Amino acid sequence: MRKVKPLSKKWGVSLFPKAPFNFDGTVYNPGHFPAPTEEYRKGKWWQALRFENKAIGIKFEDKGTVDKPQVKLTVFSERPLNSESKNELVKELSYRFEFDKDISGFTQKFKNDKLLGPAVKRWRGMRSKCGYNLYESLMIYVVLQNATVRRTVQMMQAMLENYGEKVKFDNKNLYVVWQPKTINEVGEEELRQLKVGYRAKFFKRISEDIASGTFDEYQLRKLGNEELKEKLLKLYGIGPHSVENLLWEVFHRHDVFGVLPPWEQKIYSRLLFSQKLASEDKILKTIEKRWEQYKRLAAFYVWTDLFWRHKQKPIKWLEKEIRL
DNA sequence: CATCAGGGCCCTG
DNA sequence: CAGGGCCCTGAT
Repeated sequence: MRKVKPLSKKWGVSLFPKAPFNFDGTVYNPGHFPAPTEEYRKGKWWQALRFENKAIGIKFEDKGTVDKPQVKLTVFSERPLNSESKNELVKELSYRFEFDKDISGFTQKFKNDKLLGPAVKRWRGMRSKCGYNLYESLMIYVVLQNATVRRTVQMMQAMLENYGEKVKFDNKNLYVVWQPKTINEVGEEELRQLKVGYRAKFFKRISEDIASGTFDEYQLRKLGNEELKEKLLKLYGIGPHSVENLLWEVFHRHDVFGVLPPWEQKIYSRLLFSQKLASEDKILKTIEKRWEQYKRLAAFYVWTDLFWRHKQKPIKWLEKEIRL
């Protein structure tokens, strides 16, 4: 079908994240749906992404320990990057993967917390990462809405096959997410043929807004939580739940946790109270009281620890909640 | 076979 | 603020 673009130029550099840093816990999220834009193996991470408007591939390799972190970054591109681009890319990846964030205060404070302690012991140094830019993330949140995992995967695959860019690097074939302008040139009907349903309109409207430059990612990063929420909520098709996820994953706000959808409610009920269903209010209040300004990061630790345990040894009740 | 909710959001009243 | 509708799918 579409041509594969080989990314044959290579450049590498060593990065030194702030300790404690957990490589696998940071780069890979076992709770996320699988996307053909990225690949994980223990100690290694590949991702295709768009940077400065060009398709590139990145590879991270774990070369250190939690207390003496070192990551080898290899960048694959069609043409060689100039030194300014290299610097910018490293800066951007450091933001997206929180390499420079010091979370030692958090891990120290909660190492003996009854609920959080065990997760901190296992995953000390795990961070909030999002390898994608704002637009790419918005597209992902749209396919996640009101759909089961399988359908999300189908929609993403269809969109990538038709509008994404297929690249090859380091023996991996991966997709780079489509661009706003590509979607702007496609009719809503054509999108609907890919069985994305009413989301077609969301794709169109969001792509228009992003292409217009009204939502500059770098400017948004400077905003406070409330202002940022308000702004993102203006995107058509992006509601309270998606905004929460954006603040946590894309904007790395560790202190925002105010929305609890039913699916997550069930899982946190088990995690926090070992009961089938606790009220939303009870869960949110508990999280707030126990973990304060670290509440989102803390919840992420107990949540992700659960999914890792599930990956290693399936947990029956969780299996039932993860609807394929 | 029909019905229904799903890892939400928009719009209306 | 509550509730119906939305695209499509797989589960029941």
